[in-house]
Amino acid sequence: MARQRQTDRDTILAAALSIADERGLDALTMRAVADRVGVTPMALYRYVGGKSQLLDGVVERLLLEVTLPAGRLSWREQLAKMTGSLRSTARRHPEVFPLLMQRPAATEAAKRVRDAVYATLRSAGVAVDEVPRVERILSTFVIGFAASEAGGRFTVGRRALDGDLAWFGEHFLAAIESAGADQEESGQ
Amino acid sequence: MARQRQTDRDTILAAALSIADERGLDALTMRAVADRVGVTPMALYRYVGGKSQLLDGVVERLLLEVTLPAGRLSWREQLAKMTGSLRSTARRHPEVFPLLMQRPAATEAAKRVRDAVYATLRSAGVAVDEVPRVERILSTFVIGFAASEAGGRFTVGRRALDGDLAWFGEHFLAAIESAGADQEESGQ
DNA sequence: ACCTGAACACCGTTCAAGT
DNA sequence: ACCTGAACACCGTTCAAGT
Repeated sequence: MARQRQTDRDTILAAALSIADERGLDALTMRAVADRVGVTPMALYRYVGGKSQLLDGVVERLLLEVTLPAGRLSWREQLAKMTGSLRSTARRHPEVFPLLMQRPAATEAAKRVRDAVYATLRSAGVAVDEVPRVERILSTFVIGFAASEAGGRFTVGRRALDGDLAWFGEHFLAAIESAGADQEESGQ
Repeated sequence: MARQRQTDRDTILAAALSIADERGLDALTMRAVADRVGVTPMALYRYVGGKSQLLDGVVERLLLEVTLPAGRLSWREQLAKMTGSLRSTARRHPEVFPLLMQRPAATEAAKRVRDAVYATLRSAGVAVDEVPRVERILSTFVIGFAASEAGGRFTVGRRALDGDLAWFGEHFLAAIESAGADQEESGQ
């Protein structure tokens, strides 16, 4: 039944993710995953459709690792927590994380994170019809930043990058706030 | 002599780039490149070190396609032009462009673009020791944005994305300006 | 329903051999 | 100096066959 298959699918994706973490993205092959699960490569095709869907599933798992902050925190704290969680996910899975930037943000797990950001932006006072735009800009930067850091694109150390994030946060939050203020004015 | 080899290397990289453009990144194989150049796969190894260095070279070529704006334009126009050029490069080479985000920004061609951004930021009044930081943030966003657009990560159309860039530009330039203003104050 | 063996059409890369 | 043939150790995927 579906339950059993789902479990097997999870096992397969977990194996795939840890192979990529341990031996790199190039080592993530159908055959290696099958080996780790203790099965023939061809047996995987029933659970994941093929190599590219396997990668989709792995990315999905990555997004599920992102912790969503409690709603009672201030919106500034919420955004900071989500950024931090995404960044640490990138550090835990530097090989796979960049794939996040190359695949459509249309999956269920992507929606989960996006909706959380939407809610936070709303509570920051951003106008409803501005929310998707601000989210796209924010996620593009944060994911890009985390991927760059984890992938070694930057040539500076972690302290400098902490400062980058602080600089961005300071100015971006100001932008959000002014967008929120505009809304207050015209809204009531 | 070196001249001849350089030309051959360029021919190889050009062939590689157009294969990726036409048939996708997966179709970019040593064998396919060799075929197009009219040679055996093993002959490529003298000019490009191997597959991963071939990809490095292709990324290098990509960066050389980015047009750097004339210095007499205003810094706002310069940044807008560079962003536009990067975005159109991404559209011309959507398969290869995302690699830009995964490889170190330490090559000669990367330096060429970065130095241009440095100069523009300087002329915008950004403090010398803030320049690398602002450049990292800016390039992370712009490259990430262009890669997301070209790779189909966004689910909205081009008009909305034009608006995104305008929104980011408006607020980011304001941030740069305020950083510049801080500098003026304390500087003289 | 689930897994396998055997096979197909590919890969990147090494190395000795040719010119 | 430059290129090739042959070979090695891999890939993803299909399909008929087994249980």
